[in-house]
Amino acid sequence: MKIGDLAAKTGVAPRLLRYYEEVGILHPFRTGNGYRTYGEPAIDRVLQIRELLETGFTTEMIREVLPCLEAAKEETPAPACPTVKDLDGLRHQLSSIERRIDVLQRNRNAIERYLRAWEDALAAAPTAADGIPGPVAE
Amino acid sequence: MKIGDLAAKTGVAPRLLRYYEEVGILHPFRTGNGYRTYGEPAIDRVLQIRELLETGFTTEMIREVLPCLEAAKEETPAPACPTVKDLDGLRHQLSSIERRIDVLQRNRNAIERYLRAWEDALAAAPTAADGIPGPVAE
DNA sequence: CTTGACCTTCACATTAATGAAAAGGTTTAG
DNA sequence: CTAAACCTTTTCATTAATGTGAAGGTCAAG
Repeated sequence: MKIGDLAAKTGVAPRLLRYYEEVGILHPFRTGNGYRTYGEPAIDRVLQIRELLETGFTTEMIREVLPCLEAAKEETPAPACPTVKDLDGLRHQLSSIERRIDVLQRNRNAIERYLRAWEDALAAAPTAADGIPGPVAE
Repeated sequence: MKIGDLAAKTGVAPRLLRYYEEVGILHPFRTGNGYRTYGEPAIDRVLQIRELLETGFTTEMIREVLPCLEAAKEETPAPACPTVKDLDGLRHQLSSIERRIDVLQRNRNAIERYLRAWEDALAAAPTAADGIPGPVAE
């Protein structure tokens, strides 16, 4: 699969696919003439990269966790041997992810409460709506 | 409270506090001589800004959700009146946050599985550890 | 051969964050 | 009161990360 095909199948611009290679999170083969070629798994990989980036991961974090995320999908115990240091890095990533889940859940709950309160209020009296909390000094 | 005090209490550099004002997520008062002054709530606000930024929010998203996050903390139903358009924006933020929670939970689970598998394997045979999955072309 | 896809390379845009200069306000010791 | 030390102000510039655009050249299919 050439870069244009992968771009079409993932919705990610060729230019960006080259960038992902540059930062070491995507590793295409090369044909004799220098063209990048990608296998089928690259499609899922690119989609997962997008997902992780949109969720706030950096390319560096992705470079660290992506191999293990893909290994974790297989039914075989693990196709590759991480170092003790690698495992420590993963444990660190894990707790960072858990902290972020906490933050997101807390804020999701707050926004839900706020929305629910206003939806109820507007349903009761659909005449009172104007201006957001507004710039109040702190 | 002057900017240096707030910086000391939050661990966020004065320079960065001015930046947060510039991008519209922090709104200090001004004293006669032009100095910024902050109230006590600014401490929590800054800490929450840091938390949200580290979790992947942009300053633009924060500008949109922060007023409602603070409103949601009060016991009174809601101190300010959002527009229908504001509520739509919040609903959009909400689903975006939920998507991100999903992504994080999926990846947390995958990393946990991977870690557990290797911790078990290493506990059983502490002799086999070397090299992470390694760069394999895709 | 012309067309379109690919290659590399350089440059640019945006966001979050920081550095530094230059000028002025505030505080405290003498 | 003065002077030194310190804090704030604005402004211009810069860094790192993610992402794009475009020029100039190569490759391959019609």
